[in-house]
Amino acid sequence: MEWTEETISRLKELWTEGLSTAEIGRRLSITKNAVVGKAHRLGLPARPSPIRRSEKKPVSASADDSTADKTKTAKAAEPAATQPRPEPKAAPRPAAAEPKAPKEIKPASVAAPVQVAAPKAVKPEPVQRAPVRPAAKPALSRIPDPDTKKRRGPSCCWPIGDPGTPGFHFCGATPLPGKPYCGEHAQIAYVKLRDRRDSH
DNA sequence: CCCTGATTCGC
DNA sequence: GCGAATCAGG
Repeated sequence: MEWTEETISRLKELWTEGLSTAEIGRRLSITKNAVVGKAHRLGLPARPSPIRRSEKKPVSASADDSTADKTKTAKAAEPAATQPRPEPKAAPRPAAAEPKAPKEIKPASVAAPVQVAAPKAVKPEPVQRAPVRPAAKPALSRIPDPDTKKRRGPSCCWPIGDPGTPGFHFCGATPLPGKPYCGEHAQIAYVKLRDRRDSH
């Protein structure tokens, strides 16, 4: 399989649309293994996986060395923090052809909904994050930095425009470390649960 | 069994 | 880097 810029681009699109790996594979005429393998290598955001493969491996028989004392060195590094798992509830079905367009959301840049209310933090909730489906609409109101096109390497996967339409593309800005989105779009993508209570 | 995605490892 | 084989959960 020759991964050209174009095929990679298509993979990204389909991936961010929330299609299953198998479905993406069908569309690109490759196997799901190829899809997930490439996606992994590209550093695309992981999908909600049904499994959590045991991080333990068949321990090497040579159990010795002086590694017997280390009791969890750096742990709690991640304060139960962010789990940017968008919920592609829409159309993970193999048979489903086109996934539904994500619900329109208000970008923080225009609505500023991300405001912690009163400091009545009787129970300081963990940094729970509620992933929000990247919506195409809000992105339309933003113009990506012109100079982002020159950069190489990791790029913000935030979809600009409606997937499948001619003008569709990705933000392309430099993402935050370990995040699929750039700073601006990460703000939109990751909304605190507290601040979503207006939606019910 | 079907599906899913993740990781491993020979190439 | 690639992806089939394999793993693992639903």
